[in-house]
Amino acid sequence: MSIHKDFVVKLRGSSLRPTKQRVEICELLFDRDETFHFSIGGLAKMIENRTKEKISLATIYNTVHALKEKGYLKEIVINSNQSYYDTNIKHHHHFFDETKNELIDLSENDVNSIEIKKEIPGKKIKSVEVLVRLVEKK
Amino acid sequence: MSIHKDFVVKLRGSSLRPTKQRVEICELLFDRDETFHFSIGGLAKMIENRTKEKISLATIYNTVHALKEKGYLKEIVINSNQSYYDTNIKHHHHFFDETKNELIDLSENDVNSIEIKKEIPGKKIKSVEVLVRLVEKK
DNA sequence: GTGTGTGCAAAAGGTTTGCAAGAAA
DNA sequence: TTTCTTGCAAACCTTTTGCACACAC
Repeated sequence: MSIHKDFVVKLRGSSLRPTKQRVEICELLFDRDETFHFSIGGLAKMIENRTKEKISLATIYNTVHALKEKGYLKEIVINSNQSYYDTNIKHHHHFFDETKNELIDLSENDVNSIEIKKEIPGKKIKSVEVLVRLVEKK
Repeated sequence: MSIHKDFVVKLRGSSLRPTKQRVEICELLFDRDETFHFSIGGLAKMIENRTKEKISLATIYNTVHALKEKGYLKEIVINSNQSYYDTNIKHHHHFFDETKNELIDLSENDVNSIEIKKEIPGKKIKSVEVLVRLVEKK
């Protein structure tokens, strides 16, 4: 089965119509050996630079949000002026290289398990996110 | 010594001229028993609602940045559409209550110590931030 | 008087929205 | 044919910038 068909199935399975634009974005995001980190601006530039036809920004936002909604992408919060996304949806943490503005995955084994010893009445923990910022070693 | 004078000294000590606006913002931020979390938009609203004269947005941004620069405020990253700041500058982590959009400090004792077992050549760790997202207990 | 700081308005950057036209089912 | 999706432009929100005026020293 072709990769193309894989994504058609994937999208259809999540009740997302496999439009040309969505399939193309899926290929870009998921047809990779390693997990992929991106910002929407960066993704838009990648799409622009391809020879294929362009996809409008609104559609890129729509698609990324839809994929996130369906659980195929995770949003990572790094700073307050841009959203980043990760194709690795397993629970894991991140390095953020502040020089290169680049994310690096930390596997389960790279960080010891985190215990939160405080409770807030009526609330439960939805997620625990660790972000390790990196700078040049002097 | 009056509170007002305290802040004049604090500002002067960091070579920031103690202007009326800066002193007023300092009073708002630091004249408290507990640590204070805020977004600039929220701070601007608080200032607007006081009877005293208004302070322009640009000045609020300038002052908050200056205070952060001098180490009196810490920036906390929660989501990608707004900056949050914390008057607690000790190393600590946070709960973020997603229902109320509210930050809660986690003390050193509330979280076990975190070990990062991965290294990136040429890089060193600048900070380790833990954000625990909270939702309603069902 | 000099050097900083303030305030305004405009601009920038990322994201969202409304709506008409187009594609999928 | 009906429903969903796309694309464009305008709108939005937060943040930054340029510049004239005002204030601190």
